[in-house]
Amino acid sequence: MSTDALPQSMVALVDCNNFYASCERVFDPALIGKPIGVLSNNDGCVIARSAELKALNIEMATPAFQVYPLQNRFGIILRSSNYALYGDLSSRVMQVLDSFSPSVERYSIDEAFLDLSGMQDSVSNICQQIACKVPIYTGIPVSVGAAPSKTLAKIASHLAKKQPGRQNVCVFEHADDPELLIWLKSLPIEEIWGIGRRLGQKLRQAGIETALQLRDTDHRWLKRNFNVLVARTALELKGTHCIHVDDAPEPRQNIMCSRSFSKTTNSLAELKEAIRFHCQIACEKLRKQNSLAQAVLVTIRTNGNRFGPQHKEARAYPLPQATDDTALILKYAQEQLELLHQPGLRYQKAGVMLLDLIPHRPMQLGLFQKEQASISEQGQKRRQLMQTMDQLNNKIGKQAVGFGLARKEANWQMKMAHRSPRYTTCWQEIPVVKAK
DNA sequence: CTGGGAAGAT
DNA sequence: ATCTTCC
Repeated sequence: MSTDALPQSMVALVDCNNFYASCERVFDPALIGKPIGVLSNNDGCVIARSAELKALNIEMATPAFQVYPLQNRFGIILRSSNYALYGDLSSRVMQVLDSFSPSVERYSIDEAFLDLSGMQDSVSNICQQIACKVPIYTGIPVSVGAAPSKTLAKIASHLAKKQPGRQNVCVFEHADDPELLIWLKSLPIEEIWGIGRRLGQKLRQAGIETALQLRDTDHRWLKRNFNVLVARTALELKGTHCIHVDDAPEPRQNIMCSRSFSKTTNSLAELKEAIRFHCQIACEKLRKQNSLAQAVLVTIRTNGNRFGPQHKEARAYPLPQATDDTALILKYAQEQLELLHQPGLRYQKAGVMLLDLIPHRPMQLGLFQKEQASISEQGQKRRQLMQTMDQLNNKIGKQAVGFGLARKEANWQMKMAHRSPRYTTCWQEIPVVKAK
């Protein structure tokens, strides 16, 4: 290689606008133009807002009970989280994005990074196409930001959304684009991707208050006085593509399922019911990503916001062998729960975590490998049972079959007073069209 | 009356 | 293990 410059890297971030609120509108157009808020699990607080709700100065994470009294006056519509719907619409959006680049990283339910390096078409063109096509195909409006690095693409997408004239697209072909520099100069340090509240404070103490300042701070100094991540972020701001688009992420290293009770409980039976539920969901996820767990951890905790005796503890238990068998994992989880549980305390939350996950490589048994076959005969049967359960649950609906009964009204079930229909994933709830 | 899940650094 | 960050 000579001194030729490396091919310019180019990353796009596609971000769904007010994703959950937009999802609610797709099958209920009456919501268009109205202030919509989507609530967290248990209908606790607002976690997504339509533009109209933002305009009413309802902040993110506002407790639901503070919004209820305003609903009538401002015509605010609140919805419980409908993850079945959001997940499905998310994969539709991702599918459309797949047609724009061979390398698409599903970064979160509503965001994706696209590697646009070395594309034939101009980056601006591609980004405009994305911003135009995704809403047509899915009903979800998106913003698209593109730049030489992920961190800059994040900033670009922010501008795409924020600045009205841009029509949801913002492209910086070069990291030294004068317009970008002006923006970096006014961008507060803690609004940069990867710099949270804590680091922001520390950086400010060191006199670094804007994105531009961070970008121009010595790399080694940052590494020494902060950490590699901050140093890397500074490089990214310079346009060096350090955080690559990862379109084939490794399987999860651990899987956690936990939830708060709608009311605290001191009943061991109720805790067991919750653990059983979480265990089954966790094991489903485990099998879905084709892994085996080597340890299971059970955690319970009382409500730390209340007075009274507190208890917050987790117990990990190493499984005798790596497994994805719900029945087995469940058995050990229940044992751990009994060891943890202190009668008389009121618990607020319970959870299960599967740890030390390793890939499961199903052995191809030869036709005459009798010995091996007999050893794993029980295992094979269990495996089939699990597979059948997963298939049924996939087909009919979450937890259609499982271990023990899942009571709809159970205390640990989510409060979901305002959930919209699962239009796309549940036969009973598909939209009905009336034609004259 | 204020969420759940995961990764990675230290 | 704990802390921090992200969405």
